[in-house]
Amino acid sequence: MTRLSEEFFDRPVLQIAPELLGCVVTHAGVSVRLTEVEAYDGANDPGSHAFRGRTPRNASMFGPAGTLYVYFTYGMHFCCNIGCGPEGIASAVLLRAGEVMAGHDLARQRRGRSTDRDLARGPARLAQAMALGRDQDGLYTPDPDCAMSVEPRSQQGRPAVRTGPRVGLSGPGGNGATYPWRFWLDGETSVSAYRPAKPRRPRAT
DNA sequence: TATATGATGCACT
DNA sequence: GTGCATCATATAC
Repeated sequence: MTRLSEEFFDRPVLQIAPELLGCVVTHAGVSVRLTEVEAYDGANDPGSHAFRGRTPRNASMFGPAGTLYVYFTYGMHFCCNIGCGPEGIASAVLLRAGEVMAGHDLARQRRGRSTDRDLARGPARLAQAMALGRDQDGLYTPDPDCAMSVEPRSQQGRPAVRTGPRVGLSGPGGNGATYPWRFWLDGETSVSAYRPAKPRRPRAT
């Protein structure tokens, strides 16, 4: 089985992100073909978890290229990133959505009631379908023994890639959401449909 | 089908 | 204490 190497990930994250589309990630019996990702550019990126420096939570973002960064959010969800750039540089690509290629039964079991199309449609759903959690934080995917693998996409020329603003980042005064650092495969139904960065409705007092 | 809202726990300030 | 790189559900059309 071929895996993407550390060399592949040790490049500018904006270059890597679109190339990850169509690649197949496998973990715990489920394989997913990536259809949507987002780039986070370490120290230069106000939307990155690493923008304010290294903390215990984001430590694995600073690891060598190809290291997994899995974090817990909204009190109930995990999201999965692959670290890019050399050790010490906290760039990463968030796996936002994909199409389940193998292990449908396991994925369905983990996701509960869900259509096949929704199994990995959205970062937290993807993580749940693949059983990614705290234990996978810090895994080094280029290692042949690593439980998680990322395989290159099959040869078929460059797929139609589209770009747009990232999802879910909002805040006062111009933030990271305005960078077109979200990438997806044109025409894929398994791309997350979540609406971009609408300001959260103010709560009535 | 589309939109609105609550749930939920942890990291960070 | 506050705010999340979200999702499932309820309600309205």
